[in-house]
Amino acid sequence: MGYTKESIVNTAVAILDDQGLPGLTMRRLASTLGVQQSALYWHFESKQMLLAAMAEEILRRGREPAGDGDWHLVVTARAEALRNALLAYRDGAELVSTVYAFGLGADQPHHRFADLIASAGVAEADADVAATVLLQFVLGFTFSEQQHLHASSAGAIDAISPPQDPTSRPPEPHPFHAGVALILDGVRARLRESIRPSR
Amino acid sequence: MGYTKESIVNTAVAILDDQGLPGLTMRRLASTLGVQQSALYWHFESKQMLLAAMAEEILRRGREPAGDGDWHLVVTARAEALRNALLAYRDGAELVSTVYAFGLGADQPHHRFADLIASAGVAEADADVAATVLLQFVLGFTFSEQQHLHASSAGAIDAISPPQDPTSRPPEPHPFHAGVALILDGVRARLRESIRPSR
DNA sequence: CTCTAGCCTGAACGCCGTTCGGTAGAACAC
DNA sequence: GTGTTCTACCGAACGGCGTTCAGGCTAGAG
Repeated sequence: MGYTKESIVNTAVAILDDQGLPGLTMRRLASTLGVQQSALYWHFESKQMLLAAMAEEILRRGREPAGDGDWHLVVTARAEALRNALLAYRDGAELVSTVYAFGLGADQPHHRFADLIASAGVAEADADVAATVLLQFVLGFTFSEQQHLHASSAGAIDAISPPQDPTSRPPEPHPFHAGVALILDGVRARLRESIRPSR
Repeated sequence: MGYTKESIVNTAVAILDDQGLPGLTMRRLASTLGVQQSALYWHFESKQMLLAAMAEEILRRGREPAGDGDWHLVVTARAEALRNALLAYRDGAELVSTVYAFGLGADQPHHRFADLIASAGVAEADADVAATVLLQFVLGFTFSEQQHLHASSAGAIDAISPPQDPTSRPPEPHPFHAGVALILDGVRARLRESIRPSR
């Protein structure tokens, strides 16, 4: 008995985290495991499949139990949890959004969002659209964020914001929250529409 | 006098359109131009820079003059125009969204959206967030759309939808429009807030 | 004791982006 | 009209990549 799919994925995620996505090559993964490259192809059909499994694993690790409260609070918390999951590993957002965009997996977040919004009383088709909007925003925003974050080679995930000019206004919300809030305002409009079920 | 940057980009876009992004290699581009690969590096510092120029070119070709009418109609038209621009070339959405995500360019759409929304009466910071949401949706949605479109190897951009069960309801709006509409409903909420200028 | 299935080795194959010394020819200086 | 400089390219390589494939070793089943 040799390596399992899971142990390979774990090692791959570790390499991803400190070498970045371009540094994650089949050769490096194999030599880290102490194995020939060709051995990897016994466990995974291709690198793409490995990447898909990695995306799934990163999402799995970041999963949090659904909270309770008003639906928009729950959705907001879920969006934030997803963002944190993506930020937890170097190039995590790029990996997950690529896997998702190519239809290779990582679609649980979409379904979670859609179910949540639907159960708030939005028609199913609208909920699906809303979930798409929300997910694309989270993925795209976090991707860009992580890109710049690594460009400036910062270390911590949630760096303390620099000492802010204390003359001014109340704690301006993070653009991420503002984006989620804007989308949820749009969802609220759909909610009102379907209060009296027209069909 | 040999090739210009523009003529190279034009050829590259043509190759992209019928070979796809993975098929666009420096070797193929060079041999199509009847030139050694190394010659390309006199014109472009790297392939990334070439891709950035291509993204810009694709956006430029798809540009349409701003229409008039209510702001949300103008924004909707712009979003649709952007989507069409991306769909006009194979893997166009992937190319543009990648270039944009890596901060290599293709950021005019963002600024256009932001300006438009701001001039509708939304505070600048909110307009910027709304533009981000909108742009990420258009890019992500179109990327996925184009992926599946090519997976089923359809030819035409706007394929006639298959003969739809005629028993049913009014022309259900395309999910893309529904997404844009949802976002603009969110923007409308911001608009109401700033009707009485608080600062 | 043999057979088979699971897991891995070793060596290649055909690509890829990029680099670097060299060079024909036009443009320009004197 | 000779010398120099700059533009635009050639030719050949370098190191790396994902992937393939025939073969071999080991452990458990019959």
